[in-house]
Amino acid sequence: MLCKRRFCLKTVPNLLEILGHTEYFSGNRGVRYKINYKKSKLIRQNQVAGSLTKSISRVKVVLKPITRVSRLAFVKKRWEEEKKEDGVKWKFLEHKGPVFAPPYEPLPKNIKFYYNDEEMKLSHETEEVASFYAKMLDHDYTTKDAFNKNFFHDWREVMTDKERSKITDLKKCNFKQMHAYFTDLAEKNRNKTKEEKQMLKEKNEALLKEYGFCVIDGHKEKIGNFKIEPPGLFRGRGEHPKMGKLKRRVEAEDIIINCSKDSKIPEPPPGHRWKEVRHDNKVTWLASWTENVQNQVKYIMLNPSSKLKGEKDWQKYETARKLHQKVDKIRENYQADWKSKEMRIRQRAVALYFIDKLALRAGNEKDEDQADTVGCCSLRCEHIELHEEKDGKDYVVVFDFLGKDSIRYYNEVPVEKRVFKNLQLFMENKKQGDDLFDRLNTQIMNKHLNDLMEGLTAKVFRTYNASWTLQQQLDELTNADDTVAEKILSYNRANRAVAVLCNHQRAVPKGHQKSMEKLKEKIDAKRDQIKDAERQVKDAQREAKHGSVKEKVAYDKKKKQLERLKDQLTKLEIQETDRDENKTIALGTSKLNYLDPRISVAWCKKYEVPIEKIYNKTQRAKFRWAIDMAGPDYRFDRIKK
DNA sequence: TTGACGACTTAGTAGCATAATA
DNA sequence: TATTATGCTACTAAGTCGTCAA
Repeated sequence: MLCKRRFCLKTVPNLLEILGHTEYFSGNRGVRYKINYKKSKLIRQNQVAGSLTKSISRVKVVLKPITRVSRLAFVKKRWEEEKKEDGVKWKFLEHKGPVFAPPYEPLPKNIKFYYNDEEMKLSHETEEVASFYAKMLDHDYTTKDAFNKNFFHDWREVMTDKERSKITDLKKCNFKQMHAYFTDLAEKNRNKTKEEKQMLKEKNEALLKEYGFCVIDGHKEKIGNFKIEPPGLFRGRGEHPKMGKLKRRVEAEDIIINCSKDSKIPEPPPGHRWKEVRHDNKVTWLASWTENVQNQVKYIMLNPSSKLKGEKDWQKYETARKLHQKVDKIRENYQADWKSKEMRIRQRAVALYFIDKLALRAGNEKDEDQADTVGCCSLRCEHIELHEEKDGKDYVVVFDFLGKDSIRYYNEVPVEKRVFKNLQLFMENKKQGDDLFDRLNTQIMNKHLNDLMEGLTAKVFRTYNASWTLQQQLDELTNADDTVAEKILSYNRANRAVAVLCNHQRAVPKGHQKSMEKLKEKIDAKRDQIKDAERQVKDAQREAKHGSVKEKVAYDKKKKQLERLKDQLTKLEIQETDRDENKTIALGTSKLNYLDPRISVAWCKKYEVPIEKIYNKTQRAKFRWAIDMAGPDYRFDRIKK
């Protein structure tokens, strides 16, 4: 049905957003609207939003809610229509370049650095690097030898000759005043007045407005990280041999700008020039530089809400769904390979079994100058233990290794006898430090996987198993008669099952125990209230039996109050369970990277749970495509022919 | 075949903003 | 209204995987 209404700016808050780059927007209650502009001269001239703000309230629009079917068709059609030739990512790209880190502000004169108990005035750059260390004095990093050694080495490199000859021992450096100064500064920043905070906010918003967006093929899109990383000390995770090294300041001269030839080229800061301006439309980045600690290229890229990223995300889940069609065959295949005559094939088959069953990462080889972490293909003999029998289970493999970000993976897994025997074979005549799969690496694995299915790589299994688990867990845990709060608990539990599978951990939040105790107190108090209310209901019932209308009304009131209290108690109990189960598990990573969002969208629609309860604003922006595409019947494990 | 490199995704956390509570 | 708890965002490190050259 066509609903014709005249909208002013107030009723269409994000109308601004649509001008110049899209004709679709979301209205109330998550409904997507298609907009037909009625003789809008402004739009036909295709002017940019900024210059039109004053006239917007006069724009007449006809809004037509898009049905689910046409929404799906629309998203797909739009992506089809704008398909580019192979490898081409855009035809037009314009942006304003990155924002550089603010310059270093020297310390006030009264803040002193002492060496060997003697006051010492440091040169500008030496002081700046010292300040990086001083700020971290409270941090665990500064207790680590590697951190201190690397910092001191790099710090000495920026010193003047005079400073270098004098400062020869980090232990004799006293950064305490500097540290106190920065702590104090942070405190002052926190206690800024409302007005000061507002001013700062406006300043940031202005910066975002100017540098935070780009125009790509006629659409205005948000940039993910438009600020250049400021200088500081490298914070590698785990036992990273380079921790504490100086991450130097990045200047325009380090930056490569990528944009269209026919776009307005961004201006470098005054007195500077870009390292290079290139026009490579086969990549998606807007700017890049090489950082000095690990010599890696860093990029300025689009926000996950952008069309380009969204499309890629969609493709990722489509590949995972394709795997679902083939996975039975692939499993049969690798199980047969456990018996192969060739060692390399047996190793490949056992490794693939782990990747599939345990959602292990591929495990590329790493350099010596990185933290010692492993994935499946790079497992070493010391990372597994074999037990013919453990805790009443046969053929148990105990995995214990550090994975990505030096997060420990510990798992006791009963496996098939043949897998177990193969592992014994692989470990024969090997010692600690030797590769478990010495005839295998990720290239070999991925080459094999690509032969089995186009586009198949090791990481597709993680996506596939994560999404499949979510779908299966939601089927199992959701009860249509539950309250919204109970349904959300089920959703979180399904999400948690995935996070456990993928080993997504987090540090126990600060004050977790305290907050749990408080919650328990609240629950006890609520129980007392309920007991009290129950007594009151009983009394009221007795009085109502022989009393007048007034007593009956009072009885009803008491009953309702009791119901309300019981509801509140259930909610608190749910919160308690949820929070405790979540103590060391991070749900965000799987939600953002592994779970086909259409499963969640469909679940919300099917069980009438508002999407806002599952995805926050940023997540909704990232998964816009899925919210548009999926109806209540969408299934990850079913592809319509 | 191997290693280096480039491009992109996946990852946990610090610190800020906002909501809840006292 | 001040304080505390919680949620969100920005940040940037650390993976994966494809390509290219030696």
